Amino acid sequence: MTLNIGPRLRAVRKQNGLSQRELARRAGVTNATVSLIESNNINPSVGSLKRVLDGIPMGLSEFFAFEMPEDAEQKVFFPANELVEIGRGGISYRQVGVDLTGRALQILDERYGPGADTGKILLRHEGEEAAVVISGRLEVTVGDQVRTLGPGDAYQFDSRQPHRFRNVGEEPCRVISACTPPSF
Amino acid sequence: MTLNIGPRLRAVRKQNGLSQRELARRAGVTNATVSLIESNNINPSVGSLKRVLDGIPMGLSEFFAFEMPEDAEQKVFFPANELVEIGRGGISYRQVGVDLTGRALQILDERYGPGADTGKILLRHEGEEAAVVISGRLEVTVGDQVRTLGPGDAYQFDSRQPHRFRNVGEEPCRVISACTPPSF
DNA sequence: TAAGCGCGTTCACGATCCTGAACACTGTGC
DNA sequence: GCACAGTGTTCAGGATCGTGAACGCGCTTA
Repeated sequence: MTLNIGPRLRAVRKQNGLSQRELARRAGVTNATVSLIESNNINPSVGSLKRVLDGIPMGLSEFFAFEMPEDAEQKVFFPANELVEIGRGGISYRQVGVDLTGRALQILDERYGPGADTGKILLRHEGEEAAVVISGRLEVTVGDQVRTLGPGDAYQFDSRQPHRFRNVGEEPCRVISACTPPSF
Repeated sequence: MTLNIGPRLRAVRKQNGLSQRELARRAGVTNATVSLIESNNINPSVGSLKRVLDGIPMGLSEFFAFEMPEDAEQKVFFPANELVEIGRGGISYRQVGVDLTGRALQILDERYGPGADTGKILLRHEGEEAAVVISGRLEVTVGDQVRTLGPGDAYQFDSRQPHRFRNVGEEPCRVISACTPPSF
């Protein structure tokens, strides 16, 4: 099971203007390793591929992002009235797109009614999330930090940290948020 | 260089309700291999990890989407006046956060002046991007598709497709966008 | 022409992976 | 109690990886 990652590595390396030896030196491997990988003559271990990519530098996820094309093209445009409503309990999540398989990004147009709250039991999941507050006042709890955000304010954190959202204002609160990967 | 991917594989496998043997059978490897990987006792080759993930199934990119942040905690809250202005040519990109290394997500609060345009030469880069239009009218070109979006409308596409944005309205246009991975 | 330097490739060998088989443990049914 | 089917772990050994060193080629400079 030797994957065809050689050309991919070669392309990435050349894009960054590195020779095999220079990349090998930065990565702490031998130039032979780089050569063998690029020519698909070996099936590198995850660890050694990671070391090589560190020399670029590039993450494994980014490196493998090219293996997506599997299925054909996906929907691109989403009119406001086609956003998928997945709200519950005073909170409305309007999701861009229905089927998120194969997507690396989930965008939500969120509306919190006055007093709406994701609950005392803090949320936790894999991935990363970020958002910008459009209107209203949102109290955001992340780990042991609490902060109230207003229009134009933003947050971003690792979703494995326990978190919670609460509309502490009198009016509805609107937030545009993004998660990666889709986990809902 | 044995990476700490064992727990990650174990978590993914259990999330899908599979035993080591069942996963091994689907993947075409031995249960010993799964066990050894999960306990970090070996540094698997990329090929064998791919085979194992095929049995779930899950892509390598998705699997590596949560490379451990390595360093400690990062900034979480970003007041509106601390967003980093990286605008040019009638377009203002206000970025959430300064240093994006280690982040998997880039959130921008974008403002397009009337007539602002990302240019005739279409953009292309790795990753995926998505956004929701807050106000104004934005003409979005993706591949051979063109569409004008208004408030509440959204888009999402693979950034390797050539793309372009243009404010075709009389008033300023505001968009909240997300990209993964950060590439700017 | 020849020396010098950089490039990518190839080779032999020690280190490591991956397998097939056994092992120990737990829970279920009779 | 015992058999049995399920779980995850451990072990010897052939297959493969990754290294250090050599090789061949093209370019620049003297």
